[in-house]
Amino acid sequence: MAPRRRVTMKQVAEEAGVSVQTVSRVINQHPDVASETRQRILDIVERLGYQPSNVARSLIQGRSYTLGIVGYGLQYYGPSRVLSGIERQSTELGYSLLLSLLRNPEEDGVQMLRDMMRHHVDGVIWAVTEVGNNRDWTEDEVHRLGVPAIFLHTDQRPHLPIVDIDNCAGGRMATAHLIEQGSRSIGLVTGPRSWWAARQRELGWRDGMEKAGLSPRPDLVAEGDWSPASGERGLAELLERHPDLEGVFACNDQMALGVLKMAQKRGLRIPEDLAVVGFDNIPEAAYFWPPLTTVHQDLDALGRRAVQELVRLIEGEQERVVWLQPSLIVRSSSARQGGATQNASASHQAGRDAT
Amino acid sequence: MAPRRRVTMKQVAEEAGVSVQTVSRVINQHPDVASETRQRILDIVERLGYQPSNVARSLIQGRSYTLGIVGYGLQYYGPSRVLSGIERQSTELGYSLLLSLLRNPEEDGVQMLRDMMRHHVDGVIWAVTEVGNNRDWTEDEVHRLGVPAIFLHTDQRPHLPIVDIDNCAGGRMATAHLIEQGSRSIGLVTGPRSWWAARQRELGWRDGMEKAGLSPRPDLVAEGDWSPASGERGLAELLERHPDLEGVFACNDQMALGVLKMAQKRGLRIPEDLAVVGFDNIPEAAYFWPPLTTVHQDLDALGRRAVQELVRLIEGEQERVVWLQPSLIVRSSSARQGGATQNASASHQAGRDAT
DNA sequence: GTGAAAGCGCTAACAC
DNA sequence: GTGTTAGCGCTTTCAC
Repeated sequence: MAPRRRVTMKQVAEEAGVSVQTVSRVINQHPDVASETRQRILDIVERLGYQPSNVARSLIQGRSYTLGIVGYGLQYYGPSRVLSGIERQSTELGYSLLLSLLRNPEEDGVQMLRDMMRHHVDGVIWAVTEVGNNRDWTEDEVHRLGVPAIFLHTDQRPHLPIVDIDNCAGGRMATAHLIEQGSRSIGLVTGPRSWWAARQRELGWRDGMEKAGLSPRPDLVAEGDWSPASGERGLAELLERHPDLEGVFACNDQMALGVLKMAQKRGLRIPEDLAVVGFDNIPEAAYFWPPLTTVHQDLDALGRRAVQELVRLIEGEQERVVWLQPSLIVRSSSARQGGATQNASASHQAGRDAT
Repeated sequence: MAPRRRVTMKQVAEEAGVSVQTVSRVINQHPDVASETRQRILDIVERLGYQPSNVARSLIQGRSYTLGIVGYGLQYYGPSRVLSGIERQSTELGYSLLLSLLRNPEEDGVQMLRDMMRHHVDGVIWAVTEVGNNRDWTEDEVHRLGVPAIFLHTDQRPHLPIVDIDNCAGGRMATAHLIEQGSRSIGLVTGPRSWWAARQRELGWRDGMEKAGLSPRPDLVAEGDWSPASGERGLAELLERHPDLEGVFACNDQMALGVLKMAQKRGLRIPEDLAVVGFDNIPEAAYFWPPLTTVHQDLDALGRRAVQELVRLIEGEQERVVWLQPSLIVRSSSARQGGATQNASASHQAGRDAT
């Protein structure tokens, strides 16, 4: 690990007996270089292990080919997948990634944003879920940046470029499916209401209920915190108010897991007595007991799309809003008709009147 | 999103009627500035929204205060946690993060490493698990970098600075615990043998068995691929060869989940007929059915420690190797004596002779 | 085809 | 306390 100084273009030039400029031309694939000279320089570059300095280049070009990502919640499944997608697409498009993470979604990210500007990032992806009013200062600050930004997981606002999953549509799918499977009394275990995504999924459930002529009564809703424990509590609450509950839509798979556990404790058969649908389609969901029906969102695609849109903005295109559609994965936790998957057992064709 | 040019130090200087140097002194907290001048400059900095350029600074100082992270497998729980820890510690120590991800652990990362060098990173954390012989070229290339590097998840080699969890010790803990709970015929569902961590955990199982006078026979081992599906297959295999199997150590929680599922299919009671231990302590593990006993590794600490060690190297200290100790979390999937947790049921004090 | 000069935004080293 | 000079590694512009 010798503190070897960086090999510079100047050194390459001297070694080759040409000017720095000629080396630069070779490195940047300019055509106007004698192929003999070019080859000689390339050899020397190879031999010396020369790497062009992105730093010097950024300084002069005013472009760093670096994207700033501000994220949150890598410990969760979703954000990690999104980040993977972002990284992949960035690499493919020739951008590097500068990563900052918030400890909690309401943390002040101004310092991080400034830090990104110090690094001359060409654009920013704000991959922090909208919760509470964390979006207000963010927007201000981001607009002040002077570089384009894309927002994930957030509500629409004028001139705000957004890429997101259509959570509301996902909630509708889940609810419609439960109704199709014969449930009429359908409870909701929401995520924290301060989260925008949670509110959207709840909205979907409402829509779905009303569309079927059912009433989305508030006492059919229990608020969780995304954790399995809160799913357990949620179902317990709902059963207290509605012992005849026939279906539950849990707003993420972890809470659905808690719901399954509580159902088991209470001796409820799933899906015969209670049909359960989750949201996210985490890899473990297929291995829950019973395997969990859930709403699948392509988070990798979300990340990739975010980068594509950001690069569009960097290149001067007009901002726009992009919604990606989720899809329903039917497994045994809800499939009363059988057929859908492995352990589905056809029984108890539910048909009581609504709550 | 006006293409506003960057505010420069020169502009601030002109506005304040001082030289660039004086502004630089204020920004860098040098003492030799009249407090009146300082205040005037700070006001202007604030008003203009000036941000010092890290890029220009890197160029001249030869330090970028940026760390390069090459990672893999963000879709898994472990790597995400490690990355969180890395990010946090970096921020606390004043470093930014440049992130690159490999698509698979054997992918050629040379290009990424070069890209990091172009960005003048001060050091590199290679957070890719050692699998196959991916370590050979990596080491070569990294040593050629000219900046320090820390390796995670890898076997010892001379002069290689490593930070890792002691997987072997974890395997020993799991095995010793199963033996304590009365199992003597203990199967192993390993991860892919090409992974270094998998081999270490297997080694731990071997040690544990031998220490108890039991034979770690090869037919007690089934090789999985970290997925729940492979855990199912693994247990099926083992039961075919050893219908009297009393315990299983699965080398990650996902495979343990598959083991639990297969046990259920076969009508085996857990832990009475079969005690199961996993590895990782993913958040869901406590909600498996039954709750899973598992080996806990503090991955956040691993990430933080990696950064600390890297910064040590950057500052010219001597390289060293750091092992972090895992710990055992006892839950119902193995606790035959009861007491350990909630659903533990005391029954069937196993005591047959070894396989 | 190739080279020389200027300068991106900043800090180090010195002068005053 | 403050200013001047030089230069980090590179690209841009223009000259030859």
